[in-house]
Amino acid sequence: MTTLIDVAKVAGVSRATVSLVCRGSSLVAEKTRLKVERAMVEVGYVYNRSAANLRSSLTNTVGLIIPDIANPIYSDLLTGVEDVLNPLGKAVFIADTNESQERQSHFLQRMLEMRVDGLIVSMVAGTKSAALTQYIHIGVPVIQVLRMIEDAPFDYAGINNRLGARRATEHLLDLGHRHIGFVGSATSPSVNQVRYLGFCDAVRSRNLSAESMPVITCKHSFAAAAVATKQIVSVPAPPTGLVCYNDLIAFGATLGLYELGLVPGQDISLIGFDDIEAAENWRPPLTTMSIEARQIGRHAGTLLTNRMKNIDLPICSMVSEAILKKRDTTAPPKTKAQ
Amino acid sequence: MTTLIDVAKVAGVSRATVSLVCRGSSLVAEKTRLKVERAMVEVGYVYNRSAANLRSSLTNTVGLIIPDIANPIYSDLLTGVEDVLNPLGKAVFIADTNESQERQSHFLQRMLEMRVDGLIVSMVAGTKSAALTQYIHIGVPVIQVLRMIEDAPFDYAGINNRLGARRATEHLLDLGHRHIGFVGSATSPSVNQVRYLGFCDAVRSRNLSAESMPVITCKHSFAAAAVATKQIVSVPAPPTGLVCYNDLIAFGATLGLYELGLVPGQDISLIGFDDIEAAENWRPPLTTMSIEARQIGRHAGTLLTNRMKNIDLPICSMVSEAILKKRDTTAPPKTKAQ
DNA sequence: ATCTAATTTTAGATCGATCTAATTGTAGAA
DNA sequence: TTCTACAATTAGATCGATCTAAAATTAGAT
Repeated sequence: MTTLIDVAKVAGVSRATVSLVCRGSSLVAEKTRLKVERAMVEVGYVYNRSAANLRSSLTNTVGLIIPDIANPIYSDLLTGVEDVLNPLGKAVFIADTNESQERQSHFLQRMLEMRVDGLIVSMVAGTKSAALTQYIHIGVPVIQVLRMIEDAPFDYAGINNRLGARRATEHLLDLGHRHIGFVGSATSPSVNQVRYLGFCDAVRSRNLSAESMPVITCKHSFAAAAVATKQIVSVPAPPTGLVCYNDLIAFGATLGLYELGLVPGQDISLIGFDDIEAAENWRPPLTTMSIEARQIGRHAGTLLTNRMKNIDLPICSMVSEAILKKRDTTAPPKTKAQ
Repeated sequence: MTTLIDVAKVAGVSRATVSLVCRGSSLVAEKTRLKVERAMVEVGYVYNRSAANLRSSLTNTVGLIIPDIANPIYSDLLTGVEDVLNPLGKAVFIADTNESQERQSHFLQRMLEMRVDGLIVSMVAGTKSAALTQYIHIGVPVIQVLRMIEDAPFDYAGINNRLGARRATEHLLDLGHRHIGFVGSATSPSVNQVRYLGFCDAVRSRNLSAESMPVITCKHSFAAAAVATKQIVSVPAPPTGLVCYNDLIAFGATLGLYELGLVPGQDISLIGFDDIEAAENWRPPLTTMSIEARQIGRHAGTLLTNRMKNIDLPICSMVSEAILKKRDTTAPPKTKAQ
């Protein structure tokens, strides 16, 4: 495998000049640059990042640690992070922890070993801030995204889950629903709890009793959500609308309703959360609260960029609001007469 | 940041010994190992992979290039690859090309620059074998997975799509269906074409005319599949069963049927392909051809391991068969009498 | 032609590990 | 005691880039 020296020899310049060309420096004269670039092609030169990383203080590498790559919000998030960081020449390395503490600490360690310039993390539920002491100690910037762990002195990009869930519920209330259920998920208990609080906020703001609203929590799968929904709906006085923890749960709920011969948006209203790509393509198109995950990814990228420039900045949070995407699964409740 | 030298000083041994401890060498005595490990903790040592990679011939790093991380079959695939490679101490770096040639060549280059020990790729549709000449030239093992490009002299792990689609269709034929539709997808035209050929194989093997079976190809979304399905079914003599390109298309088809007030598995039979996790959790649970993506990932990992040991092995393909998962969306066709 | 300032190029040290080959220590056999 | 294996440790060179500070070149002004 060829090195800078080989290129330098062929181009008739020094190693240092070739190195400058590699990095696109403006110091080198146009004529020389062309000469060097031709030589690089001629000898089949491949840049050696390990060598570069060893010497220089920056690796132009950023770690992204997320709990479940199969969840579309995280692929959107990734896209947003790349939107900001790729143009700056940073490569984003993804690690999927699968909600496992063990995998998470393994990846945290590995990324430290490869000397990432920064880290964006959505920590596994229950992670202690201590898991990140190495990073703090060494002074590598860490940004939290979507999920937040307690007492961790890091920037944060995410959404206001409580307010979002409140707005979702208010949407149903505004349509005239007075008996509304909440279908929760067990993936991230803390997020689920906060969204439930938002649900209660909305209900109470209309002088209704939150305690009288049916609530059910299920595992994070279509089947579990379908079963839970059938259960919550198969009672003497069923709710006329359901607020779902997220879109995936709402999809499961749809399937449950279909199984009972009910049509979402006609017989029972349904609202999701996240607005993943499939929501719009769902049948009927799903009303949901958009968190604009890609935008949140961009925020995280920006926060990281700022902190990499200046590690001493005061801690900063970018908490955006979920926005209502009114589609076809919500409508006024059926009146008794119908 | 501390180095081997700092650790060596504190432990009272040489740099070389510390290095051996890092790599878990059996050469170093138990007593010394403990002494060194204590010293590592004391000085807060963090291994520097760039330095190691520069000197040693192996980086213990493997690249995985896939077209769409949001597609569950690829996260299953990743899991399978890790099953094999993580125990060997190899880290798997994922890159999502998003079906973009440009992103793909960017990642191929970057992984070359980081000197991966090997590469597992599912190439963007239409990629030429030339995209990989650098790897061939340099002698880095490349394994193809799921998708295959022409004339590329690489090992391959995947499934027999043609036979799988044939078996899917035969399942419907065995149940008594004689008028069966094919709902294709435009994501990967080559795979779609091969699955369609399998469909034809089955139909013809029963002395039916493949040309008389309704075929429709749609974009790869729930909505598109729902629309396509409604279209294919809303004719005077609709098919009694549908073979879908994959599970996602089958999901969309389900939604289309529900919209028409039809129940999958009762009014119309439906079979998918892939057996992603959601298939079993679908309502009704989806009959599908399982490709066991995780197992394919393991195959790819094994092929890579073998080739890393010996680059001169003859080219090897591991083509597995999709297996029928009979669930609730397929049943004998409704007779006219019913 | 000479000097100054700006531009472009370069030599040599350096990053932090691993590798090779040689050295030291230790146990058992003669 | 001396020799032979074998186990454990190490010095010094090395990987291929970047950095620093100095040198060479060029352009512009006098």
